[in-house]
Amino acid sequence: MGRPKEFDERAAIGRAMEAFWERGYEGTSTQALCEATGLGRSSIYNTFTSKHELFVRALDHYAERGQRDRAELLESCETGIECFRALFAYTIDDDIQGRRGCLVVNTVAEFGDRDPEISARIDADTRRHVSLLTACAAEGQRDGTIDTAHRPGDIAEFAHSTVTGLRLMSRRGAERAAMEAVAELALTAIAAR
Amino acid sequence: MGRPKEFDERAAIGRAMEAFWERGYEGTSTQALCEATGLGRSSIYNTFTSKHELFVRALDHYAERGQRDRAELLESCETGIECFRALFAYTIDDDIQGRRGCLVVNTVAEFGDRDPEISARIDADTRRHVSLLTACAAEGQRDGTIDTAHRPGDIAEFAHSTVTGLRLMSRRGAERAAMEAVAELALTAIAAR
DNA sequence: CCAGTTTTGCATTGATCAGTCCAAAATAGG
DNA sequence: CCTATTTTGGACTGATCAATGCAAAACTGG
Repeated sequence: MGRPKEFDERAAIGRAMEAFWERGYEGTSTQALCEATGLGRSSIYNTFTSKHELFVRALDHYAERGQRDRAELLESCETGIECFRALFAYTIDDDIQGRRGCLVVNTVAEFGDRDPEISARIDADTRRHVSLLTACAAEGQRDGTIDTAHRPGDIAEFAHSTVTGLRLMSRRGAERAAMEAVAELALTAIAAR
Repeated sequence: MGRPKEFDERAAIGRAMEAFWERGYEGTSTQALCEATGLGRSSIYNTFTSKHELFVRALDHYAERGQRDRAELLESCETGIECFRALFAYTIDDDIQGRRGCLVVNTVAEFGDRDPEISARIDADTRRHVSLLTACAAEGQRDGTIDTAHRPGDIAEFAHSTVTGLRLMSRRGAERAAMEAVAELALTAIAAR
């Protein structure tokens, strides 16, 4: 009962996510959030309580989206090394479009570990990302495409660090060739030799 | 002539840099800058014109400091690969203390390429950093400690990306062991085999 | 069609934002 | 000691910040 919402909550979070992604938390005013989502202040505060809460929801939305995309991407890879090749290529292709980097990376840079609620999301997302890559590394060591000299978890940390490096290069406006060189070298570090 | 300044301009910029480093540009109010520097508003505006101008000065200060530290660090290395090993070790040791990451990295994440004046500083600093590392890579290929399969410039881009990845790991509060694993794998990527 | 419930638009809140103004204070040159 | 010049502290500016209040609007169950 009661008056029904005139907007789709998920879509609104998506728009808010885009705004935060582009300008950061402090750099995005509630007014800007109203314009980005097309909602009035009342609707935003009635639904999301506060700017901080909306940011957390946007961060969760981003993390879920990323997790889903990565899972889909890696599922289609035949070998372990192909997972990492595809991951780097996807990172470059996806990011070179808008050059907005990664919301998680930007958020880490903006907040550090100052905000416990946000840190918890960052940590959870990082752990999930790294453990997915750990599985890829282990798979690659089984199928002979990835060097067995390093532990799968270390390889995953390394690949994760490389992806964040690429995201930052993109946000900075680095040349595609430079990004591809980084990806190529990262691959040689983990490939079977 | 006129009343003399009661403070050291360089020291004030250093304090402002620390504040921006910790909280970012948008997250650091002019009030916070007064408290960090110990100056009154008048002194700040009389000397630095605007918050933006002070930020640019702080960024320059940070970049110079970094350039000096890196040059000093790399000068003491015997071989090419030692340069990179020392660079990664320094990044981990230096950053693990305060876990504030890197002002340049944080600034890239906050601004992207939205602010031309800031972008120009970022680009210049990145170019200087990468070209220093390019020289290390070339040196390493000459002295036989670095793999010749890749171009020195690509190796430099890769190492630079690794350093930014490490800086972000630190800001996020990653475990030291994970950071060391990343550094170790990056080294195996470029070492002669 | 009415009572109860929720959403919405708009005005408004007090706090804080970056930046300015001004008069007192502190110097140097004459 | 006087004048010109600069710095300094502190009050002040209008704008914008995140968040709230309130009443009209829009629905559902009865």
